[in-house]
Amino acid sequence: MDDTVKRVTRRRGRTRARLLDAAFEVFAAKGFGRVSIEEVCEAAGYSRGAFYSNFATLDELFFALYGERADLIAAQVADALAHDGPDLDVPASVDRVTEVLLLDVDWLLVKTDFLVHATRDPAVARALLDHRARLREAIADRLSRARGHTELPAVLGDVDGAAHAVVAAYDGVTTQLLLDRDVEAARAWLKRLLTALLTDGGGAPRHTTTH
Amino acid sequence: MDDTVKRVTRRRGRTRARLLDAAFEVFAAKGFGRVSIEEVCEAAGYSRGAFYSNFATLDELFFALYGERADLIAAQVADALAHDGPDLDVPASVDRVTEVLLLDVDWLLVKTDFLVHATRDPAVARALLDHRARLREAIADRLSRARGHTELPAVLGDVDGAAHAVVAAYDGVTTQLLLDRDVEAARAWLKRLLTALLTDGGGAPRHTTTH
DNA sequence: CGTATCCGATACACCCATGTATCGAAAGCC
DNA sequence: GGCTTTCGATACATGGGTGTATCGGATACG
Repeated sequence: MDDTVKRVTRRRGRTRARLLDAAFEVFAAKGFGRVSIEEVCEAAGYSRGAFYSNFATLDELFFALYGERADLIAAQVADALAHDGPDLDVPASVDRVTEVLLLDVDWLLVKTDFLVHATRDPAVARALLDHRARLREAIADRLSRARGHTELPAVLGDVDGAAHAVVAAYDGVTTQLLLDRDVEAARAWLKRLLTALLTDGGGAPRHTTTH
Repeated sequence: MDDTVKRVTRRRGRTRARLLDAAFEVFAAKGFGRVSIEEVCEAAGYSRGAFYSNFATLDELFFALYGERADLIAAQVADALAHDGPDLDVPASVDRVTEVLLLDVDWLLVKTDFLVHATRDPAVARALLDHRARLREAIADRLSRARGHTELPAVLGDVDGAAHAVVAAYDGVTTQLLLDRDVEAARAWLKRLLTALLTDGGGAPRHTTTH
């Protein structure tokens, strides 16, 4: 049917990938709002002709870039949650998901730029919401396997609500991380928040005043 | 001593304020990264001469704008937390602070732009961290008055840790709010998260599996 | 009310990014 | 290996934002 398929695709694919990689670095370093098409091309070692042959606008490139990396992250998270036993061990799962979610600060920088971008473009917002929905799904899936083993605080509602809370904690910790750039502290905080939210007391004795 | 004080300051103050107000609107609508000096001036009803007479760069205006509004918000929060009785009623405080924190979506938009801006400029980051510290302080102050009345989950550590968690929940809910623009849903979620974090069970019966 | 100072508007020159059109070269297909 | 198609580099035209210098009118002060 479609005889108009492109003949040359190998070189094109390489340059496209290189442009995306270069864009990621430049976006992380300077921020999407302060990056020009030329800068991306220069970082990738190409001329603007290559860019316009692959993308119509910087926004389009950013969109593609985010989609690619977001898929990767989603897969990593799902993988991290799938690779433990059939029964849920909350602290272990929390540890594992924390490692994956707070792995690369550059990604968080780019992701936040994308969030800002999404607040002004409904189509972009939908893509971001989709990504978040996939994340929540993976988490909810994992949590649902815990029913019968662990209790969830009632305020959060059902399993889906708990997944929502997990993502919110992730977002909250990310904000602070972007400002102080302390990945380890962020991981520790995320663990604390998640155990506080999911285990309804953290399994530790309550903190009471001493006077 | 300082005889070089300006003689004319009334008109200047007005135009400066108008420029800041106009910038707030334009930033909220289009995003800091996509706004030019000319646009701000046009929105304010001034020419570029007025701008360069008051600010050296758009960054400088943004910095001043944020500082002004952040002070306002901090005062509102402190006020909201101070105006109830000497004893802490957690749900009531949560309600009140939720109202104040999620009042104006435009402010959240601008604040997020400022966050992105801060991730690339250490001086800006310091200003934002300062604002956050003030917020946490007000919250910790309020929480410390609750000691002896309410217990806090141990995972969060001391009162300061709890304040940290409150801010994280706020940030997390904000992210979702920016995407779906549903203020009421965001308020509900923030309340749920805060009660889950602060009251260690939410005062409601636990959610247990039914099979 | 006169005057000195300040403020903001206008005009100018400059730079930089964008987008397009063209062309040589690389890559795939036979 | 020759031929066709595609890809990306170069050159050009354009627009738009920036920053500065200058000038007229507004404002405060005596």
